[in-house]
Amino acid sequence: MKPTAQALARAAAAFAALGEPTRLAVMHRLAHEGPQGTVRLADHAGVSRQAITKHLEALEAAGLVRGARDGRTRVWSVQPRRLDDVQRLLGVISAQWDDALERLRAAVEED
Amino acid sequence: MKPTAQALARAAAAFAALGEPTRLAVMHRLAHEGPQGTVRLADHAGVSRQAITKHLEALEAAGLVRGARDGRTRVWSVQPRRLDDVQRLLGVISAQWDDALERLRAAVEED
DNA sequence: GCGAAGGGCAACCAGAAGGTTGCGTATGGA
DNA sequence: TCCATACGCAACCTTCTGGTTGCCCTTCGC
Repeated sequence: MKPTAQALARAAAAFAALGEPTRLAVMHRLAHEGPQGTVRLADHAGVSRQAITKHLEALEAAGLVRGARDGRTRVWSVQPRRLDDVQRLLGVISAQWDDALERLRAAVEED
Repeated sequence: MKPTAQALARAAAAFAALGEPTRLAVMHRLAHEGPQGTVRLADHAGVSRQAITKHLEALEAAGLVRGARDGRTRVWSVQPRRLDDVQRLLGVISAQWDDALERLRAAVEED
């Protein structure tokens, strides 16, 4: 149940990727509307194609998204596995906190 | 089920806070060991007191942690609610992605 | 009352991050 | 064949970020 240092590092990278409003919006859009190309995402996000490309590559580096070339367009899709991993990590942290509070309560009651 | 723009903004802030390795480690430590003071956290993180204070205040601004003055020490504790919120958001995104894939599959089969 | 421990505030610094523009390169369709 | 579309690469700029040091203030214990 205890996350490894490597797991924490990967999770930190994923959180950092999700921590930028434009990127989180892109993730949400991809998840909601399915795979789509760079230009469309750029148009909707209101930034240049190069800017959105940087964001998408950041998400890809974090393992949250995957880009596949199809003819002259690059199609992006959500990579749900890493998403599930970090979601689980948050659950673990929450649970650990509950445990810590319980131990604290027990210790106080012993006095 | 669809997250509001405000919810996305809050989540982005939380993710950004969690996206820094030192801060994620602090969160993990707080959750695992329970509430503790600034100096102890700084010592363990291997950075200066001022550095860790900035991190903790960042986490506090994101609603992930709360600092309470107790005598001359400032005691920090996890604020699990925002943590649960962002965890839930990740679940929603995952679910939306599954739906999108299913719609895609159905559309392909219609051809 | 005094020293040490825990903090707050501010200045400062180097590097990362987000964004833009410019330009050259493949690819699909009329 | 030609043109518009979708990209890749690179330079450049500005702002944000993580970290440090220096100094002064408050609180606890002896």
